[in-house]
Amino acid sequence: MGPFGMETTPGFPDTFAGFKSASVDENLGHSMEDKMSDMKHFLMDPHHDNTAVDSFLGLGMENMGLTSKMEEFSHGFDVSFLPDYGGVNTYSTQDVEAGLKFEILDGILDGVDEVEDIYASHELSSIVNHFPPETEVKKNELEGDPYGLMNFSSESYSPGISGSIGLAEWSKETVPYAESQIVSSEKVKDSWDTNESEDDKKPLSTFIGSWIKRKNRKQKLLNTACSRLDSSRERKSCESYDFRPRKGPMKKYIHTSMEKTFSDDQLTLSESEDDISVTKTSRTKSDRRKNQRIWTLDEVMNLVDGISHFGVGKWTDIKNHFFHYAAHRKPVDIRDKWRNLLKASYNEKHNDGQAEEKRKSVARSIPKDILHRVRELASLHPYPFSKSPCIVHDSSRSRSTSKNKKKKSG
DNA sequence: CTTAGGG
DNA sequence: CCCTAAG
Repeated sequence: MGPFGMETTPGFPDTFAGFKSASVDENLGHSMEDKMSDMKHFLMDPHHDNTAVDSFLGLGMENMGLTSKMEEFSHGFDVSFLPDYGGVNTYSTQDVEAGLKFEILDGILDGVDEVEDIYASHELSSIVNHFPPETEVKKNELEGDPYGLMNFSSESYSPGISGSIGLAEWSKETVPYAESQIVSSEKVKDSWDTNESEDDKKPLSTFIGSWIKRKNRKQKLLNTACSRLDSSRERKSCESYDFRPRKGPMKKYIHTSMEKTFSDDQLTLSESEDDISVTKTSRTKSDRRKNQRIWTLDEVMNLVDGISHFGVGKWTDIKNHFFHYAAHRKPVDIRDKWRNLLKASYNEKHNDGQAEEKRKSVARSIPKDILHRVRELASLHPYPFSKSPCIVHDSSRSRSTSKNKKKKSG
């Protein structure tokens, strides 16, 4: 039985199984949602002490079938492998680790608000893939990792990709998302089962207590950082299930669901709007880029698959058929990514062999396989962009229409 | 509304 | 990632 009283999927860590299970909807449904919502209200209230919290949690989680699974909970989402979020928060070094856990916990609880979103995070791969190649972890951190958690980001991740699976393997009309990516669940599970640690067994009250403090902090941030979200964006976006680590100061990490919960009068309860020392930052300039999520290798692969399916330019189709699970990634984004990939593939070809490391900063270690594929597709489908010198196998003709003429060519 | 192009 | 112009 998993943490939520549901069956545990055989190959997967219990903690994940609980969340990925599609039956969340049916088994727990409203009660879960309500409880979580209530709990959040409760936790937001600074007046309660830790004891109260404990008892509350005891009740709430019992009803949810979560009894005393909190420990497992935190273990499952042990975030010692996460990079620092940077900015925003300043905690003592010992608090950092715990703090990160809270972040994850936040993500989970908030995510529960939207069952569909949990649904969206269905596949384990979907979650696991959120970390890997783009997750910038220093090598020494990797080796120093006490739990061996990092393993799955360096080795276990996407078997075959790094080992050059051969394009045919995945590019061939593959399943749009996941399923092909049953990322060595063995290893992952193993890591998670063995990550027992002494200081992880802090009293729950301590844990939650600190969490509440953070909640209050977050509340401040809501007024500023989240202001953008509430404009034209769809409220119930899938933002919530996005546990991915971010490098910069968190932003979208303040989930929209929270905003929903406390939007009205609640938001004014504590010290919300007095002097927000959080640097007003009236999103005038630099945050253009802040909202972007890095593309996983997975997504890139889907993109390439999608293009080989529908061809270049059918961004909407590609979005619907290969990225329907991703709330973000609008057709335009996909196109942009393709644009970048072309650039990358071009660069890759240009300085073949040399400056391999320099490119790493530009093109995030995109496997040659993929770049190769990209180049193929690029030559297949004429895309106005790309100054790619076109591979032209034979073709003494049609060079005039080829894409190395760039856009205007005038 | 979907794409292309540019910031 | 965002915005705008054009079909």
